[in-house]
Amino acid sequence: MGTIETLEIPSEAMTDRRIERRPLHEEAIDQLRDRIVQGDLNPGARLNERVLCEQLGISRTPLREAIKVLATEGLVELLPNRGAIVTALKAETMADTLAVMGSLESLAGELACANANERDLAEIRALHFEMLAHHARRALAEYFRCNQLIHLKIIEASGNAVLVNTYRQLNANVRRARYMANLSQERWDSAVREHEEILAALASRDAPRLKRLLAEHLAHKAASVLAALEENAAA
Amino acid sequence: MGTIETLEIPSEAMTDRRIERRPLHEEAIDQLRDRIVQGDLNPGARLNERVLCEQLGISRTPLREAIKVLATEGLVELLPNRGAIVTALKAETMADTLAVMGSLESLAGELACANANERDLAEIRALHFEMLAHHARRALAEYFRCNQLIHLKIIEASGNAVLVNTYRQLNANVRRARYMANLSQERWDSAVREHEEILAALASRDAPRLKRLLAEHLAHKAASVLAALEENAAA
DNA sequence: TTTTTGTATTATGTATGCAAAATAGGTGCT
DNA sequence: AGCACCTATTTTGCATACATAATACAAAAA
Repeated sequence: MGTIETLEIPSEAMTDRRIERRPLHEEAIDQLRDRIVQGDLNPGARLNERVLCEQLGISRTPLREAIKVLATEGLVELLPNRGAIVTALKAETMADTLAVMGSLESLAGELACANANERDLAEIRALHFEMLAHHARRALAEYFRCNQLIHLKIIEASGNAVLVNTYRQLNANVRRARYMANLSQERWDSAVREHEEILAALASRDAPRLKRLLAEHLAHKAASVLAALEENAAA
Repeated sequence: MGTIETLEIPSEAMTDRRIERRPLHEEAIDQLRDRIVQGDLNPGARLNERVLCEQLGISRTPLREAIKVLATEGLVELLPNRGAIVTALKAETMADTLAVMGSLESLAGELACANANERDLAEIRALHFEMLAHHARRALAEYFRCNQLIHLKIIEASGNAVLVNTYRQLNANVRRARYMANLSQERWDSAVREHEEILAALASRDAPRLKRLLAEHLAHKAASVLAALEENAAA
């Protein structure tokens, strides 16, 4: 019977068809992270275990594991014996985060100029054109999505996996602010122009120029995010 | 009665006397992290839940929460349905980590020159002298401890909390390698000299010089750590 | 009315129980 | 001996149960 099965399902197919249930705590992490980043769960909101268990259809054990992980990511805050709340979006923390990300982008730019292959460049270029399309249509959400992917792709092109992870984690906290930032038309247009230049610098492997452009681009983004945050805090 | 209590126990004293039990999962995180960093748990070692529960005197629930957190910190790797193992110390990952830390130290140096107050400087200076004492006595373990504290203090002097957290997390993975690195006498001596210069640059708020010195210092450290790692991998 | 205090309720922290997957060990076969 | 196959044991993943701390609320006192 074993041989028959082997004949029917070759081992290569087996590995392909291998069903891997994702652990429930990982699923919970992703779902909750998304809900926090997208502002579905607002800063200060309590994470009631009973309610979240019902919503996610899981028990408290994997949910609590997920909450602990999100706490180390800085997305939620643990209050001993009082559960967890979504961390506040403080301007100071945001500024600190953006400063660190700037440093990481600078390193990534340098490494990407040295290590990016043609495939990476082609993909970034493709995403850039996609982004231009969304910009032309004034499709903000899709534009943001592409924008994020481009930045992440540049980081990935560095070839430094630790850099990618670190950036990703910090970025989650910044993305939370974007839903309240209302991009002015001028800022949007100049952001797109900046991306053109960034792409050109990367394509020509001009590391110093790329570093400068990324730093400037981030500085503009920081200004916009922080302004939105202040404005939101006032209201 | 309220007034009497207020007279007897001023609110400031209240906050001081407040008892707070530490959650078991946090205790477990710290204990396990220490054991991994100190090489008590070697790369590849399995984390058997039953055994660890007995050793830590806790049940599986907080232990599993701790393991999930350590996984996001990159200290352990989760194998679905097969538990967790201590992550391997790969030279590539170590190099990547050190590159990112270099970038962070550079930023920290810049910020520290701008933001460090006299208290910070005094503390760093004190730690430096402590370190010199350990160096004079050839007390390697104590030297390393001071050394770590100095670097952390410089990062903290940046005033950027996110930077501190990020650095701390990455540093845990590097510290794992130090127990196998056998510092040569010359390298040790020059490391101390480098620290002298670093301290001087910070005291004189010479940001460009501090950045350069930190970068060079880290490069030397990276070379030493990576060499030890290769050597260890061969054996 | 306001504050206080005791109690009921709820939520969290931790331990334990149960089912499924993985591993170990043994048996028969080539 | 080496290998497939089956079974027993262990281990993990998840759910649930229990204990304790926090909160809500109502009654009593100031």
